This record gives sequence, C-alpha cells and structure tokens, in this order.
Amino acid sequence: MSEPLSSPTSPPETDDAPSNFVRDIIDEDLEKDTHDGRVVTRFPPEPNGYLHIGHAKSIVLNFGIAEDYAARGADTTCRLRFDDTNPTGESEAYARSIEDAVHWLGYEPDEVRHASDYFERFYEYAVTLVEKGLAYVDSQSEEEIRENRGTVTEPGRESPYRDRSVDENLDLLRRMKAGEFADGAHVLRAKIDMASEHMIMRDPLLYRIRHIEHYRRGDDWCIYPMYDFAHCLEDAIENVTHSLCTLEFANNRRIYDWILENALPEDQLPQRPHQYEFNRLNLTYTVLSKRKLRRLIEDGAVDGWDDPRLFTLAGLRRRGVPPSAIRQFCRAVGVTRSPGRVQISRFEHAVRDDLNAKAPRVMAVLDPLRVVVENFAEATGLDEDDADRLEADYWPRDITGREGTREVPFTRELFIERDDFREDPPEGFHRLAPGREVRLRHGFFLTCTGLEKDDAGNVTALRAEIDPETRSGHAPDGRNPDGTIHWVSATESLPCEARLYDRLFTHRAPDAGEEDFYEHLDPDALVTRPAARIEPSVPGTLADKPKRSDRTGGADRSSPRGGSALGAQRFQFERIGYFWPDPEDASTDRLVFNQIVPLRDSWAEEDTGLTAQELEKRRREKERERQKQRERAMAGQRDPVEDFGPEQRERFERFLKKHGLSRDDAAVLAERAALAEFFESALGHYDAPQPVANWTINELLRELDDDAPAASLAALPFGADAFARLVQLTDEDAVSAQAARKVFGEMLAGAETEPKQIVEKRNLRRLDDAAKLRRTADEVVAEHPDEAARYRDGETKLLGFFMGRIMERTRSTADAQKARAALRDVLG
RNA sequence: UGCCCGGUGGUGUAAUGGCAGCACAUCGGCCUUUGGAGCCGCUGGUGAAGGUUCGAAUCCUUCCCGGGCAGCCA
Repeated sequence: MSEPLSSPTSPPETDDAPSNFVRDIIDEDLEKDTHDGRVVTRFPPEPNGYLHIGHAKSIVLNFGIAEDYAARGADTTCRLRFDDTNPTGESEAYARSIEDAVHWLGYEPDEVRHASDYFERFYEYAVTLVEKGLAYVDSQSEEEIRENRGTVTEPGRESPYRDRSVDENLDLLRRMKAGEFADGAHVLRAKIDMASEHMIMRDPLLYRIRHIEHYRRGDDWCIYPMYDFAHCLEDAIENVTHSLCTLEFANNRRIYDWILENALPEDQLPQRPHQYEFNRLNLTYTVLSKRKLRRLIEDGAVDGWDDPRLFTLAGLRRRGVPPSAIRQFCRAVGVTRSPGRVQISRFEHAVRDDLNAKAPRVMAVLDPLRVVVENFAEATGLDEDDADRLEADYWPRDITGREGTREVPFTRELFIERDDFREDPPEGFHRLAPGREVRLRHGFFLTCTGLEKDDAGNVTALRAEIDPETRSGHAPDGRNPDGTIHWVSATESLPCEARLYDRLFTHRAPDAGEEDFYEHLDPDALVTRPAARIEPSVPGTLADKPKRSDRTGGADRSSPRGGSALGAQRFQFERIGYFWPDPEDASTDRLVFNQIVPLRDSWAEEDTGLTAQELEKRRREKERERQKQRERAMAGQRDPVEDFGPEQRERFERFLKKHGLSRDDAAVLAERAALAEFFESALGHYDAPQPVANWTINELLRELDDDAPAASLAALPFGADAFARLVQLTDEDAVSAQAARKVFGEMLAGAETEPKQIVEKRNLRRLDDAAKLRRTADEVVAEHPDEAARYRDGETKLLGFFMGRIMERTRSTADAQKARAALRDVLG
C-alpha cells in the first residue's frame, strides 16, 4: 500500500543517448587524446533573464555529455558559468533563478563560476594584444564606427586612429581602465582587416567604457569586455574542451579562434577550446526568445515569468511538468546543425510518457452535470443519503509494479462530465444518452432514464438507474457497455478549481511571418473550470505542498518525499489529463489544480496533426513545388563562361577544343588558375585529359583551401607528376578505382608520395584472378544467407551490399567488373 | 549583392561511398472497466540538374530554397 511513487533507482537515461555530431567530435578527440582524456563543457548564461526550454536543451546537452562520458571513464567537468560581462540588466536575482532552474532540472554543476571574476585576466590579455600590435584604441564616435564598418557588399574604412603607436595605445587603455574617459569616448578594437568579407573580422570591438555598477564587482571596473573577446578567453581559462553554442554564433567562431590564437601563449594552443554550434530548439505554437517573452509579460498578456502557458522553465515547473520529462524531451529532439521547429506534440508525448507510469489515477469532474440515481436505495440496500464505498485501483493493470487502492463514495446523487452526455448522440458517441447504458468507472452500469431542462432548454440534471448486479464493474450476463465514464459523488466530492492550459498561439510559427506575433495569441490558452469537483480522497493523499521545494532532482532521482502513504503530487484525472496543485494558489482550504498535459483523446477533433486529406494535399503541393523549383533551378543555370575574364575564357576554349573536355569540366578548371595549371602540368606527364580532369576535379579540388587554392596546391606533398602517375595507374587498370583513392589518401598524408611505391607497399594491385574472386564471392554469400535469400527473392539491389563485403575483404583491390560477375554467378 | 551555415517521409532525427532506419504524428487492426496505456500493421522521404564511381543521401560542379552576419547585446 505504501509503494513509493518513485522507483528506487532511476532508469538509465544514457541508454538512448543519441549519437550526434558533437559526440562524434568528442569521441574523435578522446581517440586522438587531444585533451588528455578530459571532456570539459559549460552552460554559460548571461544573468539578465529567465531560462526557457531552449536553454534546457543546452543544459541537458552539456551536463549530459559530462554524465555520459564520465560513465565511460573520461575525466569530465561541466560548469555553470555566468557570462556577466555586461552589467546592464544583469542581477543577482537572475543568477539565483538560473542556478535554481539548473538544480531543478536535476543537475549539479561541478563548479559555479563568473566571467566577472576574470576581468583582471581579460585586461592582461588585452594588453598582450596591444603589445603585439594586434589591438588599438579607437576614438571614433559610435556613429563613425558604424558608418566605417561598411556593409556586406562594401568594404569598411580604416579608422584614423588605427595606427597609433603601441605605447600610445597602452597609455590610452590604461587610462580607459582608470576611468579618465566618459562612456563612448574610446573603445579597444582588434586590428584585423576592415575589408574582410567576414563582417565579424572588421576590427571587432574588444572593450567599451561603461560607468555602471556591476552586480558583483561594484565599481571596480568601468571598462567591460565584449562577448567575442571574453567568451573564448573564459573557455580557455576554464580549460573548456568543447564549447557548445547555438548556430547564430557560427560567424563568431572566426573571431573566437583569432583571439585565442593571438592572445594565448603558444604552449596552450594545442589544447585550446574549440567552439561547435548546434541547432537551437524551436517549438511550434509558442515563442521562446527572451525579448518576446519579456514583451508578453510586460504587456500583461500572461501573468509573469512562471505563467504555465509559457515555455519558461519557471512556467513549466509551475504547470507541473516533471524535470525528468524535460530531460527526456531534450535528449529526444536531437542535436544537429539544421535549424527546425519541433512539433509541440512531441513535448506533450514526452510529458505523458513520463507521467503515465508515475501518476496515480483519481477521478475529477471538471464541468459537472448532476445525475440522480433513482433506484439507489433499492439497488444498494442503503439509505438514500448513505454512501456505498467502492474500492478503486490507483493504477491500471498495465502499469506494473504499482499497487494501491482508495475508497470512492458512491451516492444517490452524482456528477458526471457534461461532455459525457448527449441528448442526441452523434454517430460513434460511446457515452451516455437517453436510454443508454454506460459503465461508471470503478462501479455500476448506469442507464439514463430521463432528463431535466431549464427554461432555456439546457440540460440541468439526469435521472438514471443502476444495475445492482454490476457493482464490480462486470455484468453477470457478460454484457459490456460501449463506454466507461468518470464520476464523483455530488454530496461527498470536494469543490475545486481546474486550470486548463493550451498552446499560447494559434499559429504554428507565431514569430515567423511579417505580422506581429500578438495577432496569433489564443485567448483561450487558459480555461478555468471554477466549479470542478474531485473525489474526497485526494487532499489527504497529496504529498507535502509542492511549492518551490519541488527539488526532487527531477523527481525520479531522489527518494520520495514524506507526506502521505501515496506521496503523490501529480495525478491523472481519469479520461482528462495529468494535474497537480498549483504551487502558488493551492492551499489546504482551496483546491486549485493545474493541468500539466491533457490525455490523448482520439475522439476529440484532432487539431494538432494533419488529416489524411491534408497530408495528401501537402504532398501534391510539395510535388508542384518541386516541379517549380526544378524549373527555377534550370532557369538559374547560366553559361559559366559569361562571368569569365579573358584569361579564363582562353583556358576554357583550350580545354574544350584541345583536350575535348565537357563544358562543365572545362569551366571548373578554367575558372581556377592554379588548378588549371596543375591540370595541364599533370597532362604533360600523362596525356589523358578526361581521366586527369576527373581526378583533378573530383578528388584534388576538395583538398584545396577555398581561400588560398594556389598556396594549398603548392603545399601538397607531391607534384603534378606523381599525381599524373596515379591517374595513369588507375586508368590502365593496375589498381581499382577505390584502391586508387586509398593511394591518393596516403599521398596526401605525405609519408610516401610515389603511387607505385604505395601500391607495392600496401599490396593494392588490382585483383582480377577470376578463381580467387569466385572464392571470395562464395564466402561472402555463405556468410550472409539471409541477404542471399532476399536477393534470390528478387531484391537485386542487395548486389551492392555483397559488393561492399567483397571490397572490404579484398581491401578494395577487387576488379569491380569481375567481382560483380562472380557474385551474379554465385547468387544465381 | 559579399561571406558563413543548412536542406532526408507531415515533423524531428539516423545511415561517415555498400539493405534509406528510428521516434512522434496520421490511418487501420488487436486488446482494454480510461475513446488513456500497450501490442501489431499500413502509408509516406534524400531540393534540382549534371558529373565521378562497380555502387552516391553521402564525393565534385552549378543552380534553387531557407537561416545567419553590417550592436559600444549575448
């Protein structure tokens, strides 16, 4: 009976730890031992607002990596670091709420740090850059700086102060720090390149003057570092190995790398932190940006940061969403580099999935309709105002390992859900209607024998009779009603208020269009049911008031808290949804329940997903869209020669006429002078234009740095002659195409650059011995009987699978033609 | 328009040159004292065109579409 609500051991959450590109990178670094087996991550919020579910994704990512890799033996650390470099708007209160939210989510940072503790060190790094001539004090006005930055298509102009001497810069910087200048009088800038095509590199600002009190450092400083300067250094100071941030910082990686490469001592560079960007979490039917959330709150569209309609962590917490569900959701959505919008139904699924096994079932009626059981006394043998106390299970039978029951009073007058009765039931309606019989959950079968209406024609009460033989919920004659409905006693149930929350916006992407997202606000996102009734057992079974003390580390990680035997905070109101007492407004005299998430309701009109028809329509639209795009793509194709200069044109013509290349190939080579030169030089050693062109374009080109093709070509460990000999080797069938690519890989690595030598050393000569290939094919087929059967069954695409196995076994040396023939032979 | 990043069923995500898989949603069936849960099944996808390769979602080229960058914000 006192079965604890939480299982003693939490389920291993790492089981489904998804593979993602960040973990791939970490695996690789661990493999290469880049960081001596350390994996150091961090969650770096600025304490100027509240956290939302998007931050939860980042928290789960960073702390989850620390947990998972620690379990695998790595030396992991994950810190909470406040990125408090801009005192405007930052506060201790925000910092506390953020730390609290991290705890609530179930994580304990290895350490809590503050960027503001590093201000002295940042300054030292700034001095270093100035001394190296890589930073200068600029005294232009804010407007001048903006104007001189240029645009995405026009280069910027250098500041007239750009060439100040190191000594002058040092002096000015010192005086900025000393408070000799007013806000905006000077800034410190990196000296990089005002003409860079990367806007971020046009002499980015490093420090600005701000005579503002910092919530932790007081008046210690009047210059504050910019994000791009501070963040990478914070990571370096903390020995962060993998610095994870969202995609919009991808451009900033250039300056992140630049600062570290130029400010850090040489010996720290090999282990310096690297930034990786992942996709931020977006949800349908809601907004998540700090700015938009703030606006909703300040305008009174919602009731505060913890309004349960909001996807702030405070809101989700108040609504009753368990942290374990949020963690699971965050793991399930995945980490990639493609931005998208996750359907809210996935979130709801995660919450239901979590609560299904954890929330005991009770009954509540949100919109009560009175039912008078006219044969009560006669059927139960009790007095009219007595109660038949029915024993009801807290758990359905498919929830294993959970037991427990309570008594539910069954009286002459009941309440049922108004929705569960129709005077004129539509097709497929399984519930109560005049003359119909339904099962009352945990009790009798009940038949509606009549109804009462008010002057307006609204049904005000029902008359009904129960079958005395069905107290157990079963009929001796085996009949089984279509529907089962929930109910409470009219006289013994308790009044309560229920708050139902729905998505805040009616549009799947409220902030995506031109229009203001306010236009999509759903006024019905909060529906209050003030006259709800709940079975009397509930208040006594509630765990301690949830309040803000819901520190159950994600509920399932620590032992259940005291309180009643059941110790539950969250319930399923049968057939409605999951609920818990509102932490602010519920009290012992006032029952107020928040709906955490409704139950899935396959009877209700589904407005979340798309119907089959809509799906079909979408498909047709997509096909049309594709057709259109095909046309657009074709129309956009232009003659590459159009933009060519005279030299390129000349090369193009030569490749076309003299070497007989295709227009595409000729254009690719002609466009790139260095590559063209290499190509023609290779041709001098092996005069087979098309094969050499293929190799140049498809294999060589990708190894070149786009920004400096000539330099990377010159830096190649081999010349055009060796390259030509490689092409010749494969062209003359001495090695298979795949083996040739292996050889090329080794040439790039540089230890041995003569193709023939590599072929000999690695034993990569083409294998075309028919008997040998036949034996290999036999073995491969014998090893995969299932696939062989499927192939013989007509799944001929599996030939590729078998080819793969042969190539694997022969280290890519097999002659493809002959191997294929052998396979066909064996497979019949 | 310069640069960077991204496009895989309706949605989110796997497949690291070798069988396009998983989850959610949808639809159908089974089961059910919750129209819940569970179980089984169906439908449906690599933005386009060329190229390389025995073999391409993956490599190359071009195009199309979407996002980001011109704060003394982060």
